[in-house]
Amino acid sequence: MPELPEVEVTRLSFAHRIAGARITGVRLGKPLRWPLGCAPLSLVGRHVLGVRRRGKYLLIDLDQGILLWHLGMSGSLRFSRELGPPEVHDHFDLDTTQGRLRLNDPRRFGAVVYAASEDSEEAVKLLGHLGVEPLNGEFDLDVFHQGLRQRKTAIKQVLLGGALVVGVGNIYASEALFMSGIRPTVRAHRLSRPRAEKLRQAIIDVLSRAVQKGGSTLRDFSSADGQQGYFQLEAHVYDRANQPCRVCGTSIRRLQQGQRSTFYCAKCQKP
DNA sequence: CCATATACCTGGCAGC
DNA sequence: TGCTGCCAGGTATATG
Repeated sequence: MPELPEVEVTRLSFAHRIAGARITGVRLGKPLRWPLGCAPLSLVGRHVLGVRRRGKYLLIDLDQGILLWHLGMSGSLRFSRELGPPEVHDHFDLDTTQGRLRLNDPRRFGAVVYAASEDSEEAVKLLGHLGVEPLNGEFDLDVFHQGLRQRKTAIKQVLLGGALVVGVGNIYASEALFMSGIRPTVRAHRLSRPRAEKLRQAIIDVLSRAVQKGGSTLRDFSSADGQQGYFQLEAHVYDRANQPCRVCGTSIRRLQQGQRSTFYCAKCQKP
């Protein structure tokens, strides 16, 4: 579920409400992808300074240390004073003086990891290799194009890899490639500078637009205040196999790349 | 260094 | 109904 827009929408939906809170308790459910990395009780008494995002990770800054949250494929957060007893897929509760932050994650590919600082070994292992943020002005064409020139893999796979630019997952990779008129199978190093610029702009546009629309709710995503997303209603290609292209009417195709589905329009997107 | 496959886990759905 | 197989928003890790 959660790509950059869903993670950012989640952040925006509770960051201001949890800032300043004091942690009063922690509850662990079934194991997540990684262990927490500290004694749960040791978090009690610490204060939440704020919530940032790096790629698809949420960083909850504490007065001592950081909590890294990842939503995996099926995770979502809820923040409220009203949350009752945990249900089957509620696997982490952070209780604070301003409400309870709860991770619901049926597939448990998500995680909550404590790191002493952003420079700590645990944090660097998860964040250290990530590419640039697409939405904060750091996404430079020259650097992007140079990076593309060094990869012979299909452009779709390069985008998913996150080493050049973060936050683009399976939905938005297909959408950005549609918007820039690039076939997902084109090998990255063959993209001209003008095409790289079209792609860069499409990534920025599609991710920004998706944040505005509250993300994509394909099955169960909602932000921390329970709001659903609506971007999926304006998707041009994702999950639209055999349906007509919204621009030219050609039947949208689906193919497999690296064990993931890709969708594209063979007429609008050039090799 | 790059490229590809694998693993993790649960639930929904189509087809029989 | 109930079973089976396939599919699903991610990414660290192992292997070539």
